[in-house]
Amino acid sequence: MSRKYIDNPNACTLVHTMNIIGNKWKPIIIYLLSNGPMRFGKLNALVPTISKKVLTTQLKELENDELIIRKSYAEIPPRVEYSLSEKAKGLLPVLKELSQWAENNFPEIEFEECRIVDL
Amino acid sequence: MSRKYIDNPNACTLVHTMNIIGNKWKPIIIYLLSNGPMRFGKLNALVPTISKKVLTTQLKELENDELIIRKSYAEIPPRVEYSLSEKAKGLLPVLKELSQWAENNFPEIEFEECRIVDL
DNA sequence: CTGTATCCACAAAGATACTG
DNA sequence: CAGTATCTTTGTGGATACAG
Repeated sequence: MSRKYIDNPNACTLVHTMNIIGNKWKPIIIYLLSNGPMRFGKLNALVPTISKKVLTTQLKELENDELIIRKSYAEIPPRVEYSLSEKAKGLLPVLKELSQWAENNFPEIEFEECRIVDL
Repeated sequence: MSRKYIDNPNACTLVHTMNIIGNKWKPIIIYLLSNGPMRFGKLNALVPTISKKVLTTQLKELENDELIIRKSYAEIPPRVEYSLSEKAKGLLPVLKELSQWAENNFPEIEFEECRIVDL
């Protein structure tokens, strides 16, 4: 999402939030990381329809916005772990509410499409 | 945003929410309408960088998702008013929190870019 | 294992002109 | 005034191959 601002300061911060988390994959990534640190490969496996390139991009943007922390271990084979920052943790309750809102207002969503997997 | 679901029911509803409001213009439109009904031209004027075509699309999608109500008056010249549905009103507090979160965590945003206008 | 590098497809956004 | 129609541009996501 390109970053543009408009005519109202309240809406402005909202646009900023959406710029940061309002896309296809980021809420998912944040949600998955809310259970604790996770490796690149695991994230890639849990979001089966995302490509490595896109996942990399999303993680990098989230890191730039300081929502996630990337920790790289100097091992062979390489190991990289991603975890949530404090900023991101402050966002979790709000995301929960958004989720709740959708559940209350769109009961017709076909949740069968969401397969439950072990984290 | 295309509508896809992934491996977790909680994240799933979140994705749904983002599908509905997580794009460039919709939060703004919702925010502007939170002050009461507004006409097409007014919305277009308050979001100066949006084209009429895009605004039309966004309004139509919001209407399909039952977040806004479109009321057309049989007058010449035509008058169309958009207002928030109850569903959307339930979302307002959460949007407020999102806004608040951004304000707390990203004080570096240049709010000068947001010109304040009268609604 | 954790990425990059390329190239491609498609959808969304923007510009402009036109209409009932 | 409130849109449509059309065309162009941009951006995001996806497939695949390759690298450290």
